[in-house]
Amino acid sequence: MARAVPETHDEILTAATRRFAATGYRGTSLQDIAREVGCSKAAVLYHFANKEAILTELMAPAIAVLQSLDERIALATDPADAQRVAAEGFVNLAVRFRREIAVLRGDFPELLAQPAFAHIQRISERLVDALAGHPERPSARIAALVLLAGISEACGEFLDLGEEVLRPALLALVTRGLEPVDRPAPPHSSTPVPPIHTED
Amino acid sequence: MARAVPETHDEILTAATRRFAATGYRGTSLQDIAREVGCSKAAVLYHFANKEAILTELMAPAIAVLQSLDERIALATDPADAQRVAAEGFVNLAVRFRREIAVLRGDFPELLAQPAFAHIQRISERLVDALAGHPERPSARIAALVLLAGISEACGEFLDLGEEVLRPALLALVTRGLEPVDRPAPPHSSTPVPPIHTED
DNA sequence: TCAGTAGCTGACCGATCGGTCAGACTCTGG
DNA sequence: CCAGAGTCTGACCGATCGGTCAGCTACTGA
Repeated sequence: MARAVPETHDEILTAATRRFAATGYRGTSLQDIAREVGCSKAAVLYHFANKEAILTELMAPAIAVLQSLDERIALATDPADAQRVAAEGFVNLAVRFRREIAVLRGDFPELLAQPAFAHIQRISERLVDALAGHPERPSARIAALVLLAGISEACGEFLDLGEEVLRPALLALVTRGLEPVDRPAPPHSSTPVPPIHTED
Repeated sequence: MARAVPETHDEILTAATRRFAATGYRGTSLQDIAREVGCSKAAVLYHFANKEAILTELMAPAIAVLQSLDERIALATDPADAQRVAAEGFVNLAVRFRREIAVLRGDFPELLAQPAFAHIQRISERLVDALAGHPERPSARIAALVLLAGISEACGEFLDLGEEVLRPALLALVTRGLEPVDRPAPPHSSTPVPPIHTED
């Protein structure tokens, strides 16, 4: 049953994304993915070296955006700016990669322990610090972690909502929820909260 | 190696709570629990009918409190009161049962699908409605779901924090994050909350 | 003293997991 | 026409899973 157009590779990826998001990485067997694609388990393992390779490939785009966000946060001029960049950037990332983030739901700690995702943990920590604004203040860290985890966890529930609804709602929630950072030395600032633009 | 005092039952429960919270329900085998207790896998299955029975027993206290919270929400006089009861009640529950909630992290959807936890799903939906205040408004539902999921997800990270730090921080975050509900007929009160314009 | 029972063990079971392998099929270039 | 590459399959592997079972040990009450 060899296909003329070898699109099986991408079909496996989309099927795996659906199944991982629905029942988790560990809760999805290669047999499940093969059944959804309509091929044999061996065919899945022909296109991918192993189960983990499927995960890393389908997460790659989201991880790339996360890394670029990390770099942009590092380039922020002050903590207040870093907080703004982190908040807007993460909301955009969460909205755009809803399905991929939903994949991580559940097996997050174990998956992060894998060497392929080792650096993600460090990025996440820096993201929490930037969102908190005052990383040394427990209440600020708590707010940042709850919002980060909540958005990651919940945006898988909003797969049917349009981005134009989800994005502003999440951004408003984050803006309300995070503790504000005193800007260092406002030179001529009259607008404490600049308008929100979405850029990747 | 029969013990004089049969405390194995409770040891299994505490070991299972630790392991479930660390690696998830599915990610923990009966062998893992037995190893941590220091007995055989068969001994674990002597004290509990099956793996699910361990989970239901260790979750029972938290579920009982959740159910009583559900009843108290149902008794609220108006949506604003229901929102306040739900917010305070859930924060208290989350702080108190941090470890038990961390157990659910990950396998939540699959575990809820089990008949023993069927009613929890309905309670969770009512909890989200109460927290949202305006369940018909997408932004309100989003805020409620993100905060609910975020607190559930994140409070497992705060096992070392004291309740006196965690509880007020979470309560403040929820109060800031949730969209306020217009009280039905304010006798003499003016709106104490700052205006937040999030209309869809 | 001794039968009964609670507590526990090692051996074992069928099912399922991720992964391997030899071979078969189709298509294409020489 | 045919060799070879790309694609896919069924059969199979060892490991691990949740769960069962017969039997051993130590204690207890009659």
